[in-house]
Amino acid sequence: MTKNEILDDLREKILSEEYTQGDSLIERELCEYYEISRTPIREILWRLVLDGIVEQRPARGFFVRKLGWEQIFDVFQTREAIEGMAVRLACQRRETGFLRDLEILQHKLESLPEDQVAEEGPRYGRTLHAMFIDASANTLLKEIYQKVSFLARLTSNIARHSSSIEGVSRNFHLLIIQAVLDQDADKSEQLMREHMRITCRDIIDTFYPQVFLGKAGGIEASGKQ
Amino acid sequence: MTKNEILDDLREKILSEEYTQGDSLIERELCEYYEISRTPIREILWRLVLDGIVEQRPARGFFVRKLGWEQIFDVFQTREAIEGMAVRLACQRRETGFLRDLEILQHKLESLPEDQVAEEGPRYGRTLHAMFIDASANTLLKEIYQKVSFLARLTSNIARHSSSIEGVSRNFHLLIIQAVLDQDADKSEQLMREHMRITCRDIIDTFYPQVFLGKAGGIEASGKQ
DNA sequence: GAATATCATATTGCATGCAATATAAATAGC
DNA sequence: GCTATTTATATTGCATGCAATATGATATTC
Repeated sequence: MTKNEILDDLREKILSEEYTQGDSLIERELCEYYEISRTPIREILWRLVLDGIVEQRPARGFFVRKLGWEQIFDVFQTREAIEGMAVRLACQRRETGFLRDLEILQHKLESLPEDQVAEEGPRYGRTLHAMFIDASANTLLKEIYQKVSFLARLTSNIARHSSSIEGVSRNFHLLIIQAVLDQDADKSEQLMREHMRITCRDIIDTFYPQVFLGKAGGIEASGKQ
Repeated sequence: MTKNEILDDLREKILSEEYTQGDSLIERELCEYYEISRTPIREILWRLVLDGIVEQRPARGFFVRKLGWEQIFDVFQTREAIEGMAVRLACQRRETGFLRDLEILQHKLESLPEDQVAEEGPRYGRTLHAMFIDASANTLLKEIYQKVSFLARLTSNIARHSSSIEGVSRNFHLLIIQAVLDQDADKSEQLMREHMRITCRDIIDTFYPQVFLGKAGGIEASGKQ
C-alpha cells in the first residue's frame, strides 16, 4: 500500500465508523497494521486532522473526532453559509460544459422513479453540491467545503436512505438547478439555504425526535443555547 | 523557546511577510535557527498548514502560501458567507456579558475621533468580528474563521491604515452592532455582507486600481473568470 | 550554440532508539 | 473499604542516520 492509499483507507474507515468517534489512534498499532514506521503514519494523521475528522492533543496523540448530535446544527449552519454563497457564485457561470452537466443531472433527477429516490438520491445530491462548489470558482470556499463535507458525513451517516428526507431533497435540488439555469442568484441562494435548514430539521426530527420536547421554541429550546 | 512559542513566532513572521509568499521553508534551516530537530519542526509546519498559511507538497517540502490579488475576492466572498451567518446567529444571544461588551465597543467607536479611525479602527474591527464569531456559538464556524482570518491578513496587510476605508468600515460596524442589539437577524446579516462587499471593492480600487479596466463588468470583467 | 544527458548536491522521506510524559495498576495509609 | 501515593507500563516527543528524490550544474552530443 502506498502512503496515499493508506490515507484513503484510514479516512474511509473513520468515515464509515469502523473506528468509533473519540477513539484514540495509536501510532504503533497503525504502524504494525499498515507495515510502515511512525514517521509516515504521523504525516498521514496530520492530513486527516486537515480533513477535520481527526484531532491531535499534545502529549496525548491523535483521536477520531467526536461529534455529538448538537453538532449537526453547526454543520448545517455552516453548509447553509458556504453552499448558499457557492450556488450564488455558480449562477455567474455560463460555460457550456457546466450547463450541460447541470441539465443532465436535472433530467436524471426528474426521471428517477419514486422507489429509487432513497437509494440514488444521495449520490446525485453529493455530485450536485460538489458541482456548485466547483462552479463557484473560489478555491478557499472549495477548500473549506472539503472539510465540511467530511464532517457532514460523520454527523449524519444514518440520515442517508430515509426516503421521505431524500424525496424533499430531490425537489429542492430540482428547484435550485432551475434557478441556476435561470441565473437567478438570489433565488438559488435562498433555496439552497432553505434546503439546508429543512434537511437539518428533518434529520433531527427523524433521528433525534426527543430534542424538540415541546415544539415551542424550536432549535432555541433544544439544548443548543 | 518552547514549541508553542516557536509556532507563534514562525506564524507571526509569515503573517508579517518576513518570509515572502511562495518561499520554501527548509527544515534544516529552521532547525538550526530554533535549535530543535526536524521532527518537532515538521509538527509545527503541519500546524501552520492547518492555519492555512503554509502548504505542503509531497517530496518538495513546505512553502509559504502564495496568494495573488485575485484571491482577495475569494477571501472576502468566504468572509461574507461565514461572517454573515455568524452575525445572524449572534442576534439570538441575550447574555448580559455579550450585550455589555457590544455596547462598550459601540461607545468606543462612536467617540473615536476622526483622526484616530485609521489607527484604532482595525483593532476594534478585529475584536468585533471575533465577538460575532464567538457569539455564533458554532464551533465549526469558529474553526473555519480562524483560518480565513489568517488568510485575510495575508492578502491585505497593506489595506490597513487607509483612513477612508476604515471610516466606511466604522460606520458599518456601528450599524451592525445596532442591528444585533435590536435582534434584527436579517438586517445584521445583510449589513455584514454589504460591509464585506464594499470593503473588498474599496481595497481593490485603492491598491489594485488597474483591475477595473473599463468599469463595464465589475468583478466579472476583471480576470477572475 | 542549443538541447540533452549525466552527475553532484541539497532536501525531504523513512526508520528507529532513547527520553519524557501520561495512564493504569498496585500498594500503602487512614 | 476508600483515598492517596507510588510504581510500572504504554504512548507520544525528540533526535538522528540513512535512503530516495528533486534540483541545479556540468559535460556531451548534435
